[in-house]
Amino acid sequence: MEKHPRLNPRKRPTQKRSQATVDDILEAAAYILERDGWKGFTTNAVADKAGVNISSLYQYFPNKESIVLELRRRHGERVQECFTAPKGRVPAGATLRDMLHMLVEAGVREHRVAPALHRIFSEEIPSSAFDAYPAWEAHMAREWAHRMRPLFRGVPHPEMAIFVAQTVGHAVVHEAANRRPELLKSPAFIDEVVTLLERYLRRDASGRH
Amino acid sequence: MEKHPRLNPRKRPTQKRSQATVDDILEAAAYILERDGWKGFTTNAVADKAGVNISSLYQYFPNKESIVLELRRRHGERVQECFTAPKGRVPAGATLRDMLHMLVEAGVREHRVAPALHRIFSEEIPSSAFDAYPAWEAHMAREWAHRMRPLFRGVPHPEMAIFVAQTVGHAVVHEAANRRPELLKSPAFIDEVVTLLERYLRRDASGRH
Amino acid sequence: MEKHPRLNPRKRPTQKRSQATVDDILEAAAYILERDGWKGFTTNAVADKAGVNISSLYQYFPNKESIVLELRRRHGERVQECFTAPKGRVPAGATLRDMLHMLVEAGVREHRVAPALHRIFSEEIPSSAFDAYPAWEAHMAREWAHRMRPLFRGVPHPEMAIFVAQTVGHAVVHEAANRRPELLKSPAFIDEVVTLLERYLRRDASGRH
Amino acid sequence: MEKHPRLNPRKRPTQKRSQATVDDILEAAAYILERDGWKGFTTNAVADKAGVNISSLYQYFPNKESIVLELRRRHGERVQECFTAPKGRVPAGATLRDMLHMLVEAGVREHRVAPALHRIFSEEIPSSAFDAYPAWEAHMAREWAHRMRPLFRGVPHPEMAIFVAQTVGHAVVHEAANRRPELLKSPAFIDEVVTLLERYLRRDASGRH
DNA sequence: TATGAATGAGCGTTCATTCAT
DNA sequence: CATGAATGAACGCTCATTCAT
Repeated sequence: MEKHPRLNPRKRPTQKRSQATVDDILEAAAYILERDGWKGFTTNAVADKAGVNISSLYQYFPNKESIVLELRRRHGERVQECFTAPKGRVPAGATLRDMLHMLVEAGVREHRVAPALHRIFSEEIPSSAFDAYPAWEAHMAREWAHRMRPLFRGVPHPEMAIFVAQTVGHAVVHEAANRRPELLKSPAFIDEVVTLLERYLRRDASGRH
Repeated sequence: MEKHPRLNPRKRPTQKRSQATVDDILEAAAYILERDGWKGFTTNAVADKAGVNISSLYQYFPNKESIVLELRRRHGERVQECFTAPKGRVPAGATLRDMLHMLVEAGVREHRVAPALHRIFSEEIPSSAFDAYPAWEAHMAREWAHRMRPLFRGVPHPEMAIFVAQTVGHAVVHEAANRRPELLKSPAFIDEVVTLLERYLRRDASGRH
Repeated sequence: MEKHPRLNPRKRPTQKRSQATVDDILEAAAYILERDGWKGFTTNAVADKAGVNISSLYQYFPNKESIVLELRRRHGERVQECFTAPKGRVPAGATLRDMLHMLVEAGVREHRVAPALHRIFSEEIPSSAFDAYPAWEAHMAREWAHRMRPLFRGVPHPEMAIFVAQTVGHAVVHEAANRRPELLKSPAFIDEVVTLLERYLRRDASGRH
Repeated sequence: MEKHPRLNPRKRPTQKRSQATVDDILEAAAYILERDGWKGFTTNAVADKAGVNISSLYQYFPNKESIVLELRRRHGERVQECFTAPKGRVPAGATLRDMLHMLVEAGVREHRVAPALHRIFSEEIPSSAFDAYPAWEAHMAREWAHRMRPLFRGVPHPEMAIFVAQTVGHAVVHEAANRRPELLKSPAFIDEVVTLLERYLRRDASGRH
């Protein structure tokens, strides 16, 4: 926060043309990251690919990192919709399994949005490249946890269980997306993940429900 | 094979002094990666920190990547011991829970070996920096899967379950190590993870065991 | 004349608003030069500080140098007044000392006009940035020299003496302004400088007068 | 001192070859500064002119400014000799005029050492480019002042007179060197300057001596 | 006329790697 | 063998200036 002069975009583009320029830059940035990795992600390469002058790039982004950050922010917004959309639709008498199903499906949808971007953010970019992480994920996670907790059964350490469940849910969908993309399309896979979590969070009964 | 000129150490150091030099370089490499991240990981920095001349470094490593690769290889060896050691001791009538317990504990031990290195390999180094991953993990995983599979109960898609269980087990320990290190010391945590996996892989009974 | 495309203001602003814009630009230019030095003196910074669009700046000034040149010209005008004003008032029977006094006081006043600007022009701006120096100083100097020369006594090389006296007078006031600003307020200082010059230009008598 | 990472040379060249490289760089730097001014003084231009790789330049100098600083330091050393050499030879019964003569001649010699460098340091390089000025000049000036002061006659404010005399002596030689180089060769000029100072510092007598 | 957007040329600096002693 | 010296190829970023509405 101190070392990096700025991470936010430098200039809010007001006209249509500059909006398009910024979009072009971000699109090119995603393309380059995907194709050449973090190593090939140079501002000149991005500008070239975007078809804009390098100076134009720097009129909207104060430095290299801020480009990725904006990319991540935009991606985050689209991702968030996957989770906020179904939340409103949670019916009154929803069971834990219902809610888990919703969440896992949301996670799968999330990874379908832009799988390449997802891989980039999670595996390609060294975490040290960014100090400031926005915490929108944490906020959302807390909300869901709050809703589901009363439905736990026989869980000795609910706090720990929430950490475990969240980590597990996120990781298994993420790994499937990256290593076994075909799984994401299979309803059986979603069912398996839901079962994993349900049986972990409801230890009173053995069968379903 | 074409793109990467060489990744193996250039010269197998046979003499003691050379051995020590290589060790110094690797130690320095780990230190630099930990302190300055991938971005600060320059061959000159490593050589300086190791107290060896940059040209000497290039006598033992053909390029920058090969240093990290060797670091990873050595780390892998130590990690593997965590898993191979207990395997020999699996008693004849071991239950699934016993085996899961062994594995999870091994995973925890693994992360205690060199947590900093672990974080570096999983988060700091862009995956694109290395194409060639040795498959020792996969081999070990298959072996354990083969042992535990007969003990599954009520699992409709065993192959998928193995993928899920492995992914989940690995991820939860890893995340705990990186974000909640205190959890690794708690037996309750290990128990929770074991329970998570056991209830997933044995769906006939509800309670413990 | 070939190398420097243009140095004069591009457009003589006739309307009031244009006049104000030009003034704003010059004021901002002085501010930036003072605060950030020649290195920070960029056309964009000046335009920003002046609150005018960069393109507007280029409507009134053909290039960066011309801004400084105009600043210098305006400063020169104000400075000149310090010297032209008293000239008219030189009484008929004025002694050399009287005239030297007038000049030194004028020099001191000159440095009080805008000391910051003075420092900028003499120390901050590389002399190579401007080849074309207007010669108003030389003209004025010649005039004064012509008046005082008949009052010299015992000066073997009057031409050389004029060069020495002018250089010395200018330098000592200038240095005082930049390094010992408090001196400029002291009448004793002015007296000392006058004495220095008088005793140099009138070598017949030892005491004052 | 805080803003500039370093101003001192980066690496003390130990071998002959690198010594020569450093000398080449400094020589080229002087040449470029002289020919193209501060504006044309780019590290690439210096390296090119010196016939060394730009990276070699940065192996010995941490940044652009440090090159000029080292140039100035070396120049300062040679200049200092002009003043320290005669000091030892001041005879016991030396008059003020003798000492002034020595000093002015030293100043003239100083400007003959490398007049181009002198002009560069005093006029071409913006003062803001360097924060830290070594104070060797001040030290030497104090020493001489201490020697000459007892010989003052009729000087009402000796401290002020020292400031005036030093400023004046320095400036007139400097200006002569830059604007009327032919003067430096004329013994009459030196005599004039000495007379200027002597009559200022000894106000008891009118004639010479 | 004034403004937002754009740009070419280039600058300071780094770094993986090799040469020469 | 080990070391100091050297280097080519970029890279991130800036700035004076112009274009297009």
